Amino acid sequence: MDYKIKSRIWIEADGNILLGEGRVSLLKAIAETGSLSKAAKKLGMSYKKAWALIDAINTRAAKPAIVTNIGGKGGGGATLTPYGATLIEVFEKINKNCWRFLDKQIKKSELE
Amino acid sequence: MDYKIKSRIWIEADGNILLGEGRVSLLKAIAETGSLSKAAKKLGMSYKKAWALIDAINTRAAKPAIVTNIGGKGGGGATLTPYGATLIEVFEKINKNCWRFLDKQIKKSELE
DNA sequence: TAGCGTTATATCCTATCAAATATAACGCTT
DNA sequence: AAGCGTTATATTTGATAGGATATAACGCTA
Repeated sequence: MDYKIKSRIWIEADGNILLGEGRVSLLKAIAETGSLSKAAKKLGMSYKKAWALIDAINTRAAKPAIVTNIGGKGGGGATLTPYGATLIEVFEKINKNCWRFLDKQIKKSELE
Repeated sequence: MDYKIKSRIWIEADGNILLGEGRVSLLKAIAETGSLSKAAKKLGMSYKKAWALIDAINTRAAKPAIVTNIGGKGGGGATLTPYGATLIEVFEKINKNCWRFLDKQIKKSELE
């Protein structure tokens, strides 16, 4: 039998979810498109959900990860802050390290 | 800000979930009670869900983890196999190791 | 000042998952 | 042979999360 081990990690602040894989994807899509609505469409996600996620991230993080603007050039938009970029970087690094670690663990276990 | 990192791991066989935290809890409850229905009640889970989980585990694992009996002494029952005990042991060990690993990682990251 | 594309927000609607319920089948016990 | 408590299974019901839709507010642009 060929067993594989999978994982999901997330960061919590005060017992509330701050950042997981889905939220990181959203942050990256916003960084690429400069817009919350375009990022949502790109990911096949409703605007409502995307907005709720960003709101949760911003209210729970030590500093905002996304800055939004209503009106103005192009109608407005959303941009990733340097702090948001740091969050992405840290999350993805730890996530990859976790995968490697677990692969070693399952091999060491010698399950049949 | 006090960030914590959380994780869930699970084992897959042929792309299907074989074992996760909830299923391990169920296996342990069956080992303690000797009965699928009692284990379900103990965990506040419906019998239907418990049965479906055990069925999924048994059909996907290399060998059965639980043996069930209809009728007979006490009406029947369910018992954990030695292979099932091994699965629990391996899962819980890797899970604990994963927690320790991630704690180190988040401290090393020095997120603020 | 009118128009635009965006964020922000409320309301309604629907699809999906799980709980609840009912019932059959089974084999030891007495 | 009747009874018991269990596994196994189908069907109905209910709750909840998310999608769809509509609309207001906003500030630059032209």
